[in-house]
Amino acid sequence: MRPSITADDSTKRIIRALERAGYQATPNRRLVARLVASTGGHFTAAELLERGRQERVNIGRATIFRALDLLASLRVVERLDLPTGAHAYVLCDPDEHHHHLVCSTCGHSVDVADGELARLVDEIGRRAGYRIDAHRLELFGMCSACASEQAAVPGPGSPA
Amino acid sequence: MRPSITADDSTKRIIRALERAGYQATPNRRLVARLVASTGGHFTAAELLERGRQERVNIGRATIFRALDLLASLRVVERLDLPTGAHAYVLCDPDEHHHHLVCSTCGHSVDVADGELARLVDEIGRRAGYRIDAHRLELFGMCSACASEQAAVPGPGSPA
DNA sequence: CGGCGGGATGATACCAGGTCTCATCCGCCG
DNA sequence: CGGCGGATGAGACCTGGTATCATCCCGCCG
Ligand SMILES: [Zn+2]
Ligand SMILES: [Zn+2]
Ligand SMILES: [Zn+2]
Ligand SMILES: [Zn+2]
Repeated sequence: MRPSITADDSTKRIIRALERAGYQATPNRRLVARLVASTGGHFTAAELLERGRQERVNIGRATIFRALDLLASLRVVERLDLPTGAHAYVLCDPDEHHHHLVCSTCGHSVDVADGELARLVDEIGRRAGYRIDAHRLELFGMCSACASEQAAVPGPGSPA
Repeated sequence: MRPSITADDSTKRIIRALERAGYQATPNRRLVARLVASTGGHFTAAELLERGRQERVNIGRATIFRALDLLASLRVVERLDLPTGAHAYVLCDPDEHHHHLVCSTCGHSVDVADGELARLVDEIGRRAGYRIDAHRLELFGMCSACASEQAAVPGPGSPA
């Protein structure tokens, strides 16, 4: 198995990224880092705010958004658009271009290497005569945990 | 060259799609169909509303959203998330799964066949142990027209 | 022709996500 | 200690979208 990155590691990584970029690692930002790192999947700004307020009542909504913007600009988190149209954020690795596969049921998300996609994108651009600057790929589905759970407890209506 | 689909064709196609699905092709919806068909790329609901009001002053905002929802449910238009985070809609072909390549400069958009992506997505799902239900790929760049225009009129600052 | 019922519409209130403003605050430096 | 720029919180504001509701329109039936 992989070295299994803990939430603590992630928190530190986020804080280091802040400092490396010359931003203050203020208590609020540390809090956000901790909160972000402790979710295994995506989260919304509102969720983060609510969780944040459990620890620090006076944290402002704007502060959350500012921290999230900052982290997004450092590529430590990324904004995703859920199929529902809602916006969410997800922790991710700033060092390598990749995409996200998220479970629509439990929200967990795994990073997916770009792999062959780069080639594909390139070819598409060439064929269409576009210079492609950016692409976004998002994958939605159900993780194995949720799938087996669903199989074990079939909701009303499935087996007549 | 391809038979070059006109805006008029698209308008009719949209209206036929409405009728086939059992919805009334009311004057408002026809108007929306015409507006949608007459853009070569993406557009926002607000733009559509503004253009609509030039022809029919009293058309309501909700009507535009309702029409757009309807067309989206028929897969005649699709919602896109621009890299800026803004939402836009784009006319598209309901008959075949595909993606969009949009020019960030002029907004024009071309359909891109899924092609090898399906295989790739499948493989990703298998490897991660997810059942993948949906995926979204969006490509952003600059079309050849905008690129040559930019080359002809270099903005201040480019060539020192 | 007159009445009916359901879908479509417009006005408007409302909501959520996100941004802006501004006065205050804080941490760091000298 | 004093000063300064960045960080913060409160709250107004903006925007995309939804919900509500009374009205309207259209096709249909008697
Ligand atoms: Zn899951
Ligand atoms: Zn990629
Ligand atoms: Zn262009
Ligand atoms: Zn596809």
